[in-house]
Order: sequence, then C-alpha cells, then structure tokens
Amino acid sequence: MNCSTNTDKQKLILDAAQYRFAHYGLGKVTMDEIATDLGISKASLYYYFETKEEIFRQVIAREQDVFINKIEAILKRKSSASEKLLEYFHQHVLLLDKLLNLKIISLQADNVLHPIIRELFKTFSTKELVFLGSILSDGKIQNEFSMESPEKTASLLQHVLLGLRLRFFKTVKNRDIGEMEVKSLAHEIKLFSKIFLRGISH
Amino acid sequence: MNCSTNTDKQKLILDAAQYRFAHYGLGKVTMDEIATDLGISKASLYYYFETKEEIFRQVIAREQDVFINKIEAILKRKSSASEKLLEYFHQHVLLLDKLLNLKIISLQADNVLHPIIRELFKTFSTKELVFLGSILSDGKIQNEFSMESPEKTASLLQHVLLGLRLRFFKTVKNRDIGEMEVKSLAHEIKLFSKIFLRGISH
DNA sequence: ACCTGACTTTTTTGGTAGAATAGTCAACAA
DNA sequence: TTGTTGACTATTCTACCAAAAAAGTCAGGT
Repeated sequence: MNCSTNTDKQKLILDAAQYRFAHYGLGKVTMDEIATDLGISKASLYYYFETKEEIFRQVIAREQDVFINKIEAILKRKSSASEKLLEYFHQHVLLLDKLLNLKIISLQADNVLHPIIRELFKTFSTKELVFLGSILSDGKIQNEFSMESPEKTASLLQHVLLGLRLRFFKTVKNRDIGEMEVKSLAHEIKLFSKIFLRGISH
Repeated sequence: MNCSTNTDKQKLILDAAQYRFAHYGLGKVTMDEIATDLGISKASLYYYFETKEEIFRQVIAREQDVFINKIEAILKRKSSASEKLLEYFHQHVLLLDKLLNLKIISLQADNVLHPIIRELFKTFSTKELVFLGSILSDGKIQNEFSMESPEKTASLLQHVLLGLRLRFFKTVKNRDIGEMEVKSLAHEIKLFSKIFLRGISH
C-alpha cells in the first residue's frame, strides 16, 4: 500500500524498474533485465518484492502519491476556488505526462490492467473526486461558484478530463506520444478549463 | 457513398442486415444468415453488394444521413444559437443510441474498425465539426456567445462529447448497455451542456 | 540478513490443420 | 437483359500443441 516505508534498496529497485517501464512498458520488461541493471540476480528481487506486478504497482503508487500530496497542499492554500481548480488542471496534466512515460495508460486498445492495479487507479480516482468535490463545494459556499450539485459537477469534470485523454490516445495511437502531443492535449484542457470555470462562476 | 440511389431490393437487404447487426454485431453475422432471412441465396447478395463490409458501411451511412439531415434542418431554423446547440446535443444522444444498437461502437476494447468504415466516421466527424463551428460562429456574430476561436471551441466540444462516450463505454463495458445506461450518459451530457452554454454565453 | 545458481511452474509464442465463412462463377430462368 | 443459384475456391478464424521465454521457488552459501 504505502511506499514511504520502503528501504533504500527497495527504492533503488523501484527506480530501476521505473526506468525500464518508462521505455518498454510492463509487458516488455523482464525481471532479469531489472536485476541485471542493478547488478544483482533475479532471485534477489524476490527477496524484496513478492511479484513483478507488485513492483509495477508501487511504481505507479509513488507517482500518484506525489500528485495527491501536491493536491492536498493546494487545498490548504488561501487562494480562491477558481485558482485552486486551475492549479488542479495544471497538476493533472503533469501527472498524465509522468504516467504516460511509464506506459501505464496504454495507448493501445488492449488496456487490460491487472485487477490490483485497476484497484489502485480506482482508489486514486476516489480521492481525486473527493478533492474536486470539496473545491467546488467550498466555491459554492463562498458564493464564488454557482451550481446545483457540486458532487455531480465534480464527477462530470473528472469524466470530461478522462474522456479528453481517452479521445486523444485513440486518435494519436500510432507512433509514440511526444512532448508536442502532450502539449496539444494540455492546450485543449486549458481551453476547457476557461469555459468550464466561466460556466460555474457566480 | 450515397444510399438514396439504392433500389428497393437493396434497401430490403440493408434492412435485414441491420436487423442482424443490431443483435449480433458485424463479426457475428454471416452472409448466409442475411440471405436466409430474405429467402434468397448468398450469391444473390453479391449481385447487389460488392462485399459484406460494404453492406455494413451503408447501414451506418443511412443512420448518419438521418442525423446530418436533422442537423441541417436545425441550422435553418430561426431559433437562437443556444437553442440550436441544445437541439444538437439532443440529436447527438439519439444517434448514439442508434449506433449502439447496431453494435457499431464496439464496447470492447478491440475497436478495430475497417479503414473504410473509419473513413465514414471521419467524414461524418468533419461535417459535424463544420456544423458546430457555424452555430458557434453565428452565435458569436449575434453577440449571443463570447469566445476567442469558434473553430477551436467547436473542436473541443466535439472532443468532449466523444470523450464522455469513450469514458462511459470503458467503465460500463461489462454486460450490454441498456436504456438505463444510455440515460445515465445522456444525463451527464445534459449537465455538461448547461455549464458549457453558460461558459460561452455573452 | 542478504544473495545466488539451479530448479520448477506458468505464460507467451509460433506454427499448423481443420472448420467456418467470405467471395466467385458458369449456367439457368424470368 | 436482369436476376438467381449451387457448386466451387480463397480467405480468415479457431483450436491445439510444442517449444521458448519468463515468472517464481528454494536449498544452500556468504
């Protein structure tokens, strides 16, 4: 679950694994390769981690942790709800970039994540939804936003963001996604955020 | 390309094929089945249509034609740009329902449409974009809407709609999508349309 | 406590034979 | 001439298996 209780050695392994995953994705990285990168044997990896999947899981978990922490820091600020939302959009794009490099969000259609990793995304998504809901709810209370249901609006917002991403991957899919492509998506999200904010402003 | 120049017999074939596709999808319908439904031989089908794929293409084309016609009718009305947009959203959901029944939008991940059918969707998408662009552009000229680029906004709108759809299919995927599920998506699109309209209103 | 080579088990891959289905055509009928 | 067909061929899908690759285990060494 947590990744803060990892030993230094475990962190080194996660680093090496992350480097490999970033290049080739989960399916195309072998335990032997990771081990060789670290100058140890494959069997040693199993001393520190139960399975290969568990390593992958923790690599994702680390990135998500970073995101969640940043997000919680945003919530504590004294800025307006609008500014918080904009900052959220920004961090959202940054996280996407990270996960993209890890080939976690499969660009291919065969996006069959193992249940455990799916679960990770699910709990992450839940946290994110709570976060969005509280920004919107706060904004409503402060008379900065105007909407019927902050919960439903938060859900919509989350769905639009995920949707734009999916749409994007679907059409780009061929060739690797480079910086330029991510910029393009970021740009679209920016335009959306403007209209959206205006749409819920009081 | 067109399907208005079809003979009566061809229309009957398309009807029979559509009925089958609606139940089982392209992959699970054989030419023999369609032929048997019509009480003719498979060879006869090839007298009227080049390939099985061509039949499927024309089935889709018919539905898209209906949509485009309705859309063009909307454009000619004297209603406000906002009302036109809302009507567009409405028709959009209806079309989705139709195509869903035809199992055209695959709910599975393996959404590998044949290039020809992909092309069909592409030209459809282009028409749709022009349509959206002109509504937004008109709205801007009439000082009803306020935005920097109607073209980019139209594109965003299209992407959001497609994205919400993709997101929806991805999460529902298991089991067939029934009326209830479509209602749920329609509901979300409705909420989006409210916020979006407010976001671009002058 | 940490590490490893040698091992077993599981998963992936590639090929292939047979079945299912798309698509063709010469001949027949209206 | 237009439409139809049974019998044909060509292509694609499926089920299967054996070999290769990779995951995962373990007894024993430092």
